[in-house]
Amino acid sequence: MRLTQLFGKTQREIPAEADTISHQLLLKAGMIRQVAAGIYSYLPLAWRTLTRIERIIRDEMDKAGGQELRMPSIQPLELWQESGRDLILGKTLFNLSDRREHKFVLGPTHEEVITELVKHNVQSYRDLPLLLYQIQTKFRDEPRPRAGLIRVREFTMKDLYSFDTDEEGLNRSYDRILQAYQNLYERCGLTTLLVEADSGAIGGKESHEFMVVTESGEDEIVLCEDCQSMANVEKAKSAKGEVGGGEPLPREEVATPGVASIEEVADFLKVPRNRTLKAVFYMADSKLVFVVIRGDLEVNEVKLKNSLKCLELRMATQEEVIEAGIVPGAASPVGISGIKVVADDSVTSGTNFIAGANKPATHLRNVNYPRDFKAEIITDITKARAGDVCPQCEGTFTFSRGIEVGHIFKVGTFYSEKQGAFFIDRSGQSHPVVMGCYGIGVGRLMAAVVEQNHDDKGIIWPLSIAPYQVYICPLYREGSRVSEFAEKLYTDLTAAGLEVLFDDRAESPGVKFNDADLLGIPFRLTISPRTLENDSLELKRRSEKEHELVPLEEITTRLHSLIL
RNA sequence: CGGGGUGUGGCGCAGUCGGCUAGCGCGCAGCGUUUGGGACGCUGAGGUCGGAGGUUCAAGUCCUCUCACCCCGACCA
Repeated sequence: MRLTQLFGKTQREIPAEADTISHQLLLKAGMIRQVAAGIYSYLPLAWRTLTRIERIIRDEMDKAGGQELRMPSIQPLELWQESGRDLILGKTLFNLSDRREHKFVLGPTHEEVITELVKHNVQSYRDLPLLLYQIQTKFRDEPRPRAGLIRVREFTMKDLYSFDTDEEGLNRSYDRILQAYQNLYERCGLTTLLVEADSGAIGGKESHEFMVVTESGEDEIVLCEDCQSMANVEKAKSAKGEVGGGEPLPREEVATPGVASIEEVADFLKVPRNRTLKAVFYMADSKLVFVVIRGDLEVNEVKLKNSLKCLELRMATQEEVIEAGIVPGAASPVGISGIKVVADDSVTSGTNFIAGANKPATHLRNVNYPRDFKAEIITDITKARAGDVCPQCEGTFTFSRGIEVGHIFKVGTFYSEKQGAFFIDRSGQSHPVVMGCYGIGVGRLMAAVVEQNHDDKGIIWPLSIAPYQVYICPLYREGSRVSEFAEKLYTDLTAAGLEVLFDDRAESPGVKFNDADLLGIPFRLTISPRTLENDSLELKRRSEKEHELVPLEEITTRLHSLIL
C-alpha cells in the first residue's frame, strides 16, 4: 500500500480529553474515528490489525475443537423475557421494534440464542460435547463509554459456548479454552494475568478474567505476594482475623454526645475500630437494606449484590434512611425490625462490640452476635484492600489496575434448564446440558496491545498483528536514484509476499520518521542517497534503537528470514 | 442516573464586561526554494460560532429551552 493512497491520516494534535494512551495513539495514527459515544469507525490500518487478531483467535478456537457459526444480532425480546435476563441487563439492552410493533433487542451476548439452537440440535449424549463460537458484533448501551476502545457500546466479540453432559466435561472444556486463550494472547503479543472473577450477569459459579495490567485499566486486581493468587477486587477475599473480646458481657448503653462516624465513636470510647460494628444502608430494588460490618472494614457492593440476588443496588440516601426510622449516627441492628439485615461474617470474629443504640447520641457496649441481633443473611461482603492478609497463605495483598481482555464462565445449567435444552444419557435419563461461556472483546484487545506496546513516539505493533510488516521510507533528493530504487523495492517485496507500507510522499525525513514511529510498523527500511552509495539500505526494527545497513540484493531474503 | 466540564473551518485552540469584514496554529490547494528526525516564502480555498426560541439598534458573546460530547462514580469483553 502506498501512503499517498492510504485512507486515513496521521494527526498532529488530538483532543485534550483523550487521556488514555491507546485512545491517544489510535486517534493520532488516524486508525479510529468516533461516530457517537462509544461507537467507532475503524479505518483501514485498524481494520487490518483487527482482522489479524480475529485470524489468531479463530485459529486457536479451531485448534481447541471449536466450530464457528453465526447467530443474529437482532433477537426477539421474548427470548430474553424467558430467561429473565431482560431485567438483569435492564437498560444496557438496545431495544427496537419491527413494522408490526414486535419487540426486539440488539444482542449484547448470545447465551439465549445458542441455548435455543442447541436445544434443537442436541438430543443425546452422543451429540456432546460441543464447542461453538462466533466472531460478531455486540451491542450494549453502557452507562458510560470511556477511554476510546476500552469501553464502547458496539464492539466485536468472539463468544464461545461449551456444552457438556456433566461437571467433569465442563471442566475439561473450560481448561481447554483457558489454554487456547493463553495461547492467543501470547500470539498477539499480550502479557495477561489470569484472575478469579465475579460472574455478573452471565451467572454461574466459577469464572476467570484475563487482565492486562496497566494504569488506565478499569478493574482492580488483588495479588497475593506470597502464593501469587490473583483475583478481581469484586471477588477477592481477605483474612479478617479474630479480634477477641472475651466472654460476652451484659449489654449497656453509653452516652456518646456529638459523635457519629466510626472514627469518632472509636476515639471517644478509646477502642480500636475493629471492636466496633458499622451500619451501612443500601437500596436493593427500591427496598432499604441494613448492612452490618465490622468498623474497620468496607463493604464490597458486588458481593453484597450477589448475596441479595437483587437487580439494582445503590447506597441509600440520608432521607431514605431517616424515613425508615433509623437514627443517623447511632444506627444499630439491635432491636431493628421490618428491615432486611445483612451482616458481614466479620461480626462473628469477636465479642462485645460497640454498636449504635438507635437513640440519638447513644451507643451500646458489649453487642454480640447472635445474642443481640439477627441477620437474614450472614456472609462475606468485605472489600479487600491493599495490605490485607491472604486467607490462603497469610501473605500480603497488593493491588494493580487492569483491562479485562477476556472472561470465561462455568455457567452450569441455568439456561439449559430454563430453556429446556436436555439430552438423554446412556441409561435413557434426561438431563440439562452443562454450559460454559467464553468471551473476548476484539477491539479492546487491540487497544490493550497498544497500552502494553508503545513508547513516546507511538505504537510498537507486535509482528503478528501489525497492519503491515514493512515500512519503506525513501528520503528523496533531486537528481538521486532513490525514487527508482524505492519503487523497485516496493514491487519486489510485495511480490515476495511481504505486507508493505510504502511512504511515497514527498515529505521531509522528519515527517516520515515520525509517522513511521507513530504507526508502529515492525520493520522500517530507509533508502537514501547515502545508503545507495553503498548499494544498501538501512533496516531498523521499531522495537529497537539500532539500525543496520543491508545490501540491496540481500534485503528480500533477509526480511523473509525475519518475518516468515 | 448523580457530580463536574466542553461545543467556534478537516484537526487543535483563542475570542464570552454585547459593537465594525470572526481570529491563531496545524492541515489542505497552487508556485518556488528545501530534504537523515515534524523545513521555508508567497498566494489561496474553507466557518449561517451545536440547535431552537427570546432580549437588543446590534448576539459567538446575555436569557430560556434543547441536543451532543468529555471527565469522575454505580456496569462489563
